[in-house]
Amino acid sequence: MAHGIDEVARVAGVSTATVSRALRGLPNVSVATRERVRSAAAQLGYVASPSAASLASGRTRTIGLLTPWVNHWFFSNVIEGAEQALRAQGYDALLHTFEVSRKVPRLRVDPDVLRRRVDGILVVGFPLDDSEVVSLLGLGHPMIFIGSSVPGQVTVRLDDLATGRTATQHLIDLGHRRIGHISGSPDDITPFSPPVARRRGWLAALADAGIPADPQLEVHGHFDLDGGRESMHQLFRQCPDVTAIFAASDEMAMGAILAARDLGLQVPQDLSVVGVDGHDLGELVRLTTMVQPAVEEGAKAATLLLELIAGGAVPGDVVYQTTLLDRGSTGPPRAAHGM
Amino acid sequence: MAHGIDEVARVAGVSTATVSRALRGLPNVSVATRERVRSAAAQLGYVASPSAASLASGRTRTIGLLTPWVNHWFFSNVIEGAEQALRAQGYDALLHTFEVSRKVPRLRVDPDVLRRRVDGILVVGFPLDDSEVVSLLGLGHPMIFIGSSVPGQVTVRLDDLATGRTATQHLIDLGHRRIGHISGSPDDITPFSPPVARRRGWLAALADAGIPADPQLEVHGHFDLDGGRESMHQLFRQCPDVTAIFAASDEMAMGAILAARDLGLQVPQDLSVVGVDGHDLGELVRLTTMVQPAVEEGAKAATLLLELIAGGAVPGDVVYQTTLLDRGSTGPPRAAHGM
DNA sequence: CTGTTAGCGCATTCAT
DNA sequence: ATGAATGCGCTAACAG
Repeated sequence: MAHGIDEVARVAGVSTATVSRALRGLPNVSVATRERVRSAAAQLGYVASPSAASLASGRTRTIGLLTPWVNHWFFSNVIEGAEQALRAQGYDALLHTFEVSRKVPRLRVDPDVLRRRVDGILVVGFPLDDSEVVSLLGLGHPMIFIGSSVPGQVTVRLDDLATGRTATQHLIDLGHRRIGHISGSPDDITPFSPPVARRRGWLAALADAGIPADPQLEVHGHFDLDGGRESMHQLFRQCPDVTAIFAASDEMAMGAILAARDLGLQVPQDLSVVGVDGHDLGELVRLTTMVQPAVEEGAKAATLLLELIAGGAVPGDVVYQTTLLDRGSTGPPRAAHGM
Repeated sequence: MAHGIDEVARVAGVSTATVSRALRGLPNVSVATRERVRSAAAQLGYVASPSAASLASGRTRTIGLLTPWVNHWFFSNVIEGAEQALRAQGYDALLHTFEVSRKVPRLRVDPDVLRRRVDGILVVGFPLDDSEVVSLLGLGHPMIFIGSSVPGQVTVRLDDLATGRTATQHLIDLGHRRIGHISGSPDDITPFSPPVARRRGWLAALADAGIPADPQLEVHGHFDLDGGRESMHQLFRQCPDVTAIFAASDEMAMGAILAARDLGLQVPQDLSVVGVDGHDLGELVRLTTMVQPAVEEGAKAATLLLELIAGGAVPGDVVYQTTLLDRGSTGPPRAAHGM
């Protein structure tokens, strides 16, 4: 069952070179020959050894998926989309998570683990610092960033500024003026990461509406449920008069809702909450959110990467717009009820 | 920067064989030599080509992760645990999802995509049918199943029977007698899959309590939020007197809670709900659940697989117990309030 | 403990 | 359109 290319060649009555060409769909093989080779291969259950093919060709037909986690909404959905798009083109997805613990600073990404192992790299949702990007580029492979833009690198991402602005504007339109913002930890933030842009959108919307920015209305925490919950509690302590929250992710937004519940407050009567993502489970708390197409982002990035590998021109960034999904966690502030 | 093994050999003043041995930590290399080789390799930035090493050795140091999805709670957590355990041992994780659409029957798993590409296979949470198992075994690699047992194959899984029994007993203890069950679609079910065992646990607990089983109290749907919601609606139609639900997964349980909400019913006053998983977001609806250690299951399975690959004896199945986490979605039935 | 040698199984020239 | 020959970069016997 574990036959080699020469067995196929013998059965088909051709040379190994012809088998190689026929099976890979290269031109300059007669239809008849190709068919004969195909059936011989099928009959023998022959599949080319990826190792041998890689060694000989220098290509691995494998893409490295670099991500901090797979068990978070955005990441798992992007990976889902990317893996399917890659496989549709005959590429393998090599999953590589780098530990991002909340205790210790994360380890630096070590390019060696991907050396000579992949044809390209997809970096999912995590802004690497300059030296890490440089070291990865040193591998000599095309690389695309998803969800976090890196200067000079191809990126597939959201219009985070507009996202923050729209979410905040939605709250302003409802009559809120004390609108808080929950974002990621400062140490997670590079100048080009989504949290920063979403925050700028928040500030921009406030400024446009002539609402003064209050530093006390801004809290940073971990990018998950507990982080959102803790951040919201801190925000309540700092600003008891806060009436609305724009959280940089749905999980944080849901955490904020839990914090409100901890204090016996009603959503949206006592606190309006809007998040970012379009997490399915947001429905549980009627979370209003800015929906992003995470699976499609992953698939799109994978497709672009394969085009780059195939020698295509360097594409421009792909920027997706989010859409507001009002499920009910936002409403007019209590103080504005009489308006 | 892309140096070969012979460059390292030249710089270190040894043969390529010694370089290979030294760098891989094999015995029979003097400390001094090993150190000299190491520094030469470091200086040149040398990392062995995986393709060449695989071709020469027959081993790939790669494990195939076979899973229907990555964007569901159980799967992403198992994968997270497995990938980290694999990487800690220097193994790569090749992610391979096979499309499980709710529209069309899923494609059969094609072993060819993993042929000569991996040293072992982890099948996550999906019971393959006999012929698929046979074809995968034909690849000649060790294989471990996580979350779904397959006769004759090593498995890491839950005690699903006890899980179903304990969850149901919890409801019985609260005074419920009309206890429904929401499970996966019949076509998803093989005789050894978790849904079947959880259902048997449900039936066993009912039988133990002398409560007659009513087929109308059982509904099958898709294993996700919408599936749970639809199933619960159907159950309400079939049995308006149902007071409690044991759902085979947290996502389905949360769907059931949404269905109750759709009808204006209170949880747990009008409907008690218990799920299985320990999904973090269950907190949003105070979901009571049977907690399982998904990350650990993935890591354990990965470790066992590597031991098998290293030539260890075939291990017995690893069976985890779940623990009841009462977050509030269960309580006495209305009719029993006076008890 | 270390060096020599022979492949591993293909893709790819260069012929024809 | 096809074949013959070469080598990708390393591991594994074997020899010493």
